[in-house]
Amino acid sequence: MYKCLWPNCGKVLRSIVGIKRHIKTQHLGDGTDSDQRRREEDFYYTEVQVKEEAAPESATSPTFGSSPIVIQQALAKPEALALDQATLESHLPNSALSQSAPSSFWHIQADHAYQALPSIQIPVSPHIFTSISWAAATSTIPSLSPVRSRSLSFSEHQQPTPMLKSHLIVASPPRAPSGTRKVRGEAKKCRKVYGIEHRDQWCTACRWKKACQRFLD
DNA sequence: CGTGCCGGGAG
DNA sequence: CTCCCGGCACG
Ligand SMILES: [Zn+2]
Repeated sequence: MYKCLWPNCGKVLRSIVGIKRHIKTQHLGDGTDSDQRRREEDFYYTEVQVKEEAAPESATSPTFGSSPIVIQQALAKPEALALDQATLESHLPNSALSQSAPSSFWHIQADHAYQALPSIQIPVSPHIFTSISWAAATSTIPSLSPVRSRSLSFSEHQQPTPMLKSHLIVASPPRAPSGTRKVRGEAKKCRKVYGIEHRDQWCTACRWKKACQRFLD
């Protein structure tokens, strides 16, 4: 159940698309003048479970152990009002600006917690089975730093049969687009977070199979 | 095979 | 403009 939070409107719909459309058409200008805000009309409605749960503030954090319920809060009235954007550690769980956070208290936001591996892997796609297996020719790389991670090192000598094939090493790898291609940003997007069964809770872009704009990389 | 998303399509 | 899908790259 999603309830509209507009001053004098308390409409309750069941689908966000519904409430979103309601807000856009009924309250927001609907095409006509005014408003060019970012896609976020999500800040004008709130989710409710079964009863009334008005008061768009003081979310509080009751049970620290369980409570798997995820509530989408939203702020109302965007008129000229001094809005502080330094609300990160106050009592409000989510900020009130463009990107709408998932409001999950346990949400991980550790950006760039990795990216510290030199990785001496040569830029070659490992799956090339045209005719000759360019892969498996591991001991031909002039590696500069023999990094020894923690595992993945021994027991890599495949083929119980000893040498039998002659030299069939390709001269140059067919490609090396590693870097000029979106290496796939790692971040759980709306799909994985909410699941396909709750598609109407994804961000607009995700629903349209476009680049997610809520959980950007 | 699931996931993210570009390019293309319909209304 | 909003809405959706085919299909491909990547893991
Ligand atoms: Zn998204």
